[in-house]
Amino acid sequence: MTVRFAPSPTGYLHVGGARTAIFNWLFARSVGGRFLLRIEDTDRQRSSEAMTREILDGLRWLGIDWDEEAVLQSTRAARHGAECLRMLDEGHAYWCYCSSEELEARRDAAEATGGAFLYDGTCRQLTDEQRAENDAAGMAKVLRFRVPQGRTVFNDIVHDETTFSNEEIDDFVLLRSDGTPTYMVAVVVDDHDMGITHVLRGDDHLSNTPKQVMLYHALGYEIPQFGHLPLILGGDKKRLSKRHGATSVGEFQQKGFLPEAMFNFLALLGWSPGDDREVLTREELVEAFDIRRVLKKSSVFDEEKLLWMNGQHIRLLDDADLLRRILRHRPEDLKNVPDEELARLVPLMKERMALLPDFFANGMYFFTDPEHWDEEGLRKRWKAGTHETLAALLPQLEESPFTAEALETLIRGFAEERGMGAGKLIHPLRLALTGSTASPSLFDMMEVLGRDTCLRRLRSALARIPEPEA
RNA sequence: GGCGCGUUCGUCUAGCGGUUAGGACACGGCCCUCUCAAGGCUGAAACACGGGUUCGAUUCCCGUACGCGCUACCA
Repeated sequence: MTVRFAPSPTGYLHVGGARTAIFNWLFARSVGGRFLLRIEDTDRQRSSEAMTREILDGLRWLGIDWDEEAVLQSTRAARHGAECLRMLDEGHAYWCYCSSEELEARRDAAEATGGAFLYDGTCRQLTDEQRAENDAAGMAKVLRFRVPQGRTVFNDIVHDETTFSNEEIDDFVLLRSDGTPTYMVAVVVDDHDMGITHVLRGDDHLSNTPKQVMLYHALGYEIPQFGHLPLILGGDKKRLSKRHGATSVGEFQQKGFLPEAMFNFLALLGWSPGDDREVLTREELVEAFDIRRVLKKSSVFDEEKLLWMNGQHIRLLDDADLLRRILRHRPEDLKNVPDEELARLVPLMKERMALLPDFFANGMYFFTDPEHWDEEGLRKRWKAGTHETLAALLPQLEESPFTAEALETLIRGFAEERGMGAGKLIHPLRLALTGSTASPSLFDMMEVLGRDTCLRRLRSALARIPEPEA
């Protein structure tokens, strides 16, 4: 069993392509088959090596590996040309001298009257003499496939048996006037030569498939199993594109998504294991994957759910691993904070992150003393006696061991002595130390911050926060 | 226009002739609680429509509507 992913390097790896790659990869890995890569770079104008590199990087980031060196389709043009000529020899193809301008005009005219234009096969009956004359006159020519009569039927893993009437299909071009092969021949010849047994690709290729099936017949190749995967759409049900926001895998990487989450999320678009599991590791996905459970229905890409799933996978990581990933998103101004110090924050922030950069964005108070204090919070939590209470607590903080446990005992005890609820102490303290009303557990945080920082911040807060009116 | 494909909560989905139509995200409530998260419980929320077939249709068949794809000397 051999499958392939065949992107064309005319753009970044987008989520639709990534999902196709994931399904192919999962299929191969779940049944012990091979997963190959082919770069369809035959459109030389729009393709670039930089894009090829981007795509490969994106796949590697997702944890998708391939079993042989990637095939560059452009290196195989001679082979494609040879197979085209074989079809010519065997009567499956013919030279066509109709000019593209003329054809285009006729197509436009047909469309204007609401009809469809199919190439009418004018050049099908050309005699050898006529062809020789045309060639002698230096006329441009393309090689066209001679579409046979009848119907073309193929079995699709996702859609089951699918039938097309050949009358709907015109004699499509095999070789362009510059002698280069078109996509249609290139895929068929390459898939055959690479030993591809299952072609899993986007739904948008379903209408191309009868043409390819005819080529398989003409070339005498064995026909692979096809499987057309549903498309991924944006929130407006239109095909996912730039205006829907991030669509390239690289953008999600930059935003701080985990490849595990991206992989998991994409695997669940158009497929599900059939039970209620949703957060799955790569291994669990390989284990659970079943190509027969792929849906026909296209699905909408919901970044909200991806975000949730990212949080789930963050919590699945062990602290050291999570730290490694966080470090890659460290902002420039925090370059000097030692890794060991960041490591102490990981357990406190882990439950509070959806994206990797949240670690820094939501925890700035770990690194810098607050300059101002949340006003709403002050109004709610900073009461008339707060200054005095905290000032009385200060000397005790100087004495106490600075562990979360000791601090909790101290602070709760202090509150009890004074006959006040612990919250009356905890909330203003949090505000004083962080400037914010939201943070991890006060005591854990104080331990990590350390005595010096806590005392300095508390003194500063007492000095600068105005005493409220009584 | 033609051809093809599709249609279960707003979204991702389970379902494969008889179910109180299940789960998840998002949203609301409650619990937990030092806040924020996380977690637990809970609420609201769906079978596009019309015909068949059948004792019985979300499920099978046919239409209609809507959506998407293809209709290139792009891939």
